[in-house]
Amino acid sequence: MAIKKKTTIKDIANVLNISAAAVSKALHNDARISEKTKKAVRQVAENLNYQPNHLASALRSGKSKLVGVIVPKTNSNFFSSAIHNIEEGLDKEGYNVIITQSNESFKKECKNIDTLLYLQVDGIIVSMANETVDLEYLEKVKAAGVPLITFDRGENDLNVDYIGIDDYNSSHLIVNHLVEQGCKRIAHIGGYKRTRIYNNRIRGYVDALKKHNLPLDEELLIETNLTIEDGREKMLQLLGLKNRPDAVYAAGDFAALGALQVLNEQNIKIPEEIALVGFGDEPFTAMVTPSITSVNQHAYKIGKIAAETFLDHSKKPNNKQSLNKIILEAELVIRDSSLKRKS
Amino acid sequence: MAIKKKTTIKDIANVLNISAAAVSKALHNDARISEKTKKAVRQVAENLNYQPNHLASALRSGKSKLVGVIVPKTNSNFFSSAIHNIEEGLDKEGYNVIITQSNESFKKECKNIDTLLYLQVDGIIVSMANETVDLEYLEKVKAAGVPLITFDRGENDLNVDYIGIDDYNSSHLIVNHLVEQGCKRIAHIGGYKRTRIYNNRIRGYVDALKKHNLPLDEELLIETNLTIEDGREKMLQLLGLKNRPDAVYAAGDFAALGALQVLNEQNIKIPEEIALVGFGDEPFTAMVTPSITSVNQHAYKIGKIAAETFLDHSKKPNNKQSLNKIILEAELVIRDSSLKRKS
DNA sequence: TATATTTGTTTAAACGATTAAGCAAATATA
DNA sequence: TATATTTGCTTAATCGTTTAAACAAATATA
Repeated sequence: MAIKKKTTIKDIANVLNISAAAVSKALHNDARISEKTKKAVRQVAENLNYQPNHLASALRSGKSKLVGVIVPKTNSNFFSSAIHNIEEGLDKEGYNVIITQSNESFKKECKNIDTLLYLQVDGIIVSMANETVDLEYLEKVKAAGVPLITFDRGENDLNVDYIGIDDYNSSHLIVNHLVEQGCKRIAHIGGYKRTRIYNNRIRGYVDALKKHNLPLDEELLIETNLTIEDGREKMLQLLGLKNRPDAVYAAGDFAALGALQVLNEQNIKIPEEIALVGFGDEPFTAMVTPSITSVNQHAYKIGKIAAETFLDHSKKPNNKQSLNKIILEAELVIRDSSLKRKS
Repeated sequence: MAIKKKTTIKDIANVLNISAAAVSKALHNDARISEKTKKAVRQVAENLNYQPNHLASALRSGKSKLVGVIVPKTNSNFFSSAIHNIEEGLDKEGYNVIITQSNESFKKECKNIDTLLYLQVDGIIVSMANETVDLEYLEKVKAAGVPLITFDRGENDLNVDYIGIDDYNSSHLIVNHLVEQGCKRIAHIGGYKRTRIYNNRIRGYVDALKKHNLPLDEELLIETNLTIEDGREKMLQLLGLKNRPDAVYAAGDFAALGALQVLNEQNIKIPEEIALVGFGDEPFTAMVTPSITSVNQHAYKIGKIAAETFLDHSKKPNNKQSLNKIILEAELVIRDSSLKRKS
């Protein structure tokens, strides 16, 4: 069985003895083509198993109908959910979504951007890697005239659309809750300040302490990469203090998990001795013992809005991009790790 | 600032007063172009910030340098790792990887295939959705002359390359281990028989019981979708039996997690009363209490081999695809949920 | 010196679709 | 009936690149 050459518009034209242009128009339901011809074209296209060549049409029309997504990791519930909703939103309008991951590496992120531009995508939706400080590469996207949408991890300086939650206020929700539970020495295992969202969480933490007239102890404020390993390490460090905290707020669920493991190993009662709060509402927060209080970032909503924002751009061509932030309120999901039941 | 039109090889040609063809060849390092010209072309390309138009070259050359990946979910450590290694392997050879997810839906999988074919990918690497029984759509890929590689979830009937672990033998490893721990009534919360890998796990389970002269009790062999919810439900069902099992082997970690939750809630001692084993070695298996014994499927190796297999195909064009299975031995990772320490 | 080969380039035709412009036939309008 | 408009299609250019074929100039071979 020889590999059959792919059917083109020309093949259809030959069968019907009309021009390729007529076929193209028929397939696009052009008003100037008779119903009879359209029907015939569709029939032959079906018979020959015609598949339009996307490359050709994209080349000619200048629109690839491709949208690229760059995330740090697909292996997290937040991003996986966000992607799912981006796909859903763009699907309806005939766009195809290409997913790439940066693995939190600036270099890989740059490579991904090159790849996507090379593929002539019509837009890029990105959540930046932790490492990314230099915005030159993302500027390249703007310079290429490709709409750029950021979510979760963005930068004001880029002056593009951003969709995320109110990180500053989320810290307030967490600190308020912990104070309500009677905690007085609240530690923060945070991300790095250079990343906007983590900076906001830190600022929120600091200001919330102030609001409750709690002293800010520099020993209790730690910057890390928020991996499980970081969580373990920093928890041990906190336990080593002569004046231990009575609550730990980790800016990421994986770090919270590491902290939880250490606390469990050392038989420290959660939340009685030390209360614990994470961030991100990863499914495992509900699975571990004790379950971890966390912050739901509305991944679904964020993905949906990101898709809509791109579509807005695509509809009014040539419109300049500018800073346009859409901030959602996050939701504190209270679980066992921070809930001291009154008896 | 007007959006600058993209630089093409023609622009470069104009600057240097040579033909576009010469530029194209210079950029491809053609032997017949002088070093001087090459150098000049590269310089001008750099200056004008030239980005090759992928659509045009793919159209002309018939090679898109794109490889599509279809997985049930990116939100699992196994697939996320496999994808990572597929990317790494193909990167080196200049391929770009497009990731799509089926969400275990047959319909979405078909759509993804259409999308990828539409994008003129040079190959498709797929792990099939649980739902997928009808292979017609995947046959379409073969019919289109696009190399098809399957991993983890494949089907013999497709007659294409397959990379996966030895599921049948993995069940033996698990049952052997449980018998060693003194278990005599081992239940199996399995996937559906129609999916090859789950069928193999079931067969392995049945045969391993036979090998150890343990009776096969139909009550203890259950087919499900292996979600957390399924795990919970089936565990409750098993606990309802008048003759409870003393071990549960779940064919997926998420189902094992559901079972674990129920056992913990009912204060049943793991592994003393009921031992538990999962499958897939998801990170959370090490995180929960007690940690869950599981099977490592070598996601990294599988991804790497899948990439290499595709590259083999791409190098010898026009070669027919045939059933070609590469089976890796899985590794049993023993954790607290099944380890009855001898005192 | 005459001929063959190599080198470095150009020309022109593709790849498969879209689309502006053109044109003949059918139909409408005056 | 003569002219204008609409209908239904064709022609040909185009998107940006690749590549077979052609060819002049430089170099090698006899």
